[in-house]
Amino acid sequence: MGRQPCCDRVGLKKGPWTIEEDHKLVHFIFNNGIQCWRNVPKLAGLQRCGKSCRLRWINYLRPDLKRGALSEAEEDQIIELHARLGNRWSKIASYFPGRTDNEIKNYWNTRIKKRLQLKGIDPLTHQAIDKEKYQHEPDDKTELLSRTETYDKRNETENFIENANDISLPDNAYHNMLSENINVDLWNKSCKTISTCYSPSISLEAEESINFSTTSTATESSSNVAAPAEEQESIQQWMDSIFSSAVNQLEEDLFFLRKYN
DNA sequence: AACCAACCCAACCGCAACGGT
DNA sequence: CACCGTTGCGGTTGGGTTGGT
Repeated sequence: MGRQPCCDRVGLKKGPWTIEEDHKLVHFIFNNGIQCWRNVPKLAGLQRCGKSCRLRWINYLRPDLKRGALSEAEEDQIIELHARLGNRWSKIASYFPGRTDNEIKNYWNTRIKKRLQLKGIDPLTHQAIDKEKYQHEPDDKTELLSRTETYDKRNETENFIENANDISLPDNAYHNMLSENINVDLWNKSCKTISTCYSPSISLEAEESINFSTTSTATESSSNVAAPAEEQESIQQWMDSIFSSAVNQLEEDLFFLRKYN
């Protein structure tokens, strides 16, 4: 007899998570914590398997996740760790609080690997690639680098200027902004953009819904009842941490724009 | 404007590892 | 020790986005 599937697959949803599903999962975990992933979808009212819930939480919804591009120093550290540990992504990720193994793995496969190859280094062995073989592909490699670099710059710039609305900021952010003579409107717009881009499912729209679930006027569904004070506090802390990482990201973006414009 | 190839990353899958009985 | 359920891990894929022609 073969191995049992991790869950009953009949009628289960697959593919990208919706904001509503994210809400349900987050709300459930805030209320109940994590005991058994297998039971989570049933108790949280989700048409997903436990495995999918776990992955979504770990890779995307966890409050302590860092967002945004990895720094050059982090990239160097990944290369060094990979040389020592190989493809042990979770081990490597453990050196980067707030980063997931999936994120590190994707970053390695899409960027670092190519950059190492460009430098003539085999990403598997971390040894110099056979020169004769390497010389057969310079054009392709140049093309790859240029597209990757373009993509990075484009993303960072676009995040900065698109889809923006007002958002309130901490006092010290305004102070820093004014002392550096940065346009206030642009800053406000960027904060909204970043909170959306770097945490799409926990965007302001999601925030509103979470706040909704913590107010005594919420009556639409049984899951939207008033939350206890501790939960309200933990949700607030969570939103604060998301906002704070968005502001950090904004500062990185501003640095980038000053450097290149 | 339309098409295609390249790129990125969230999500999936299968297997390994772990822990309880 | 064997078995079984659950969780963790790493490889892979699918689909959306972008750039080039």
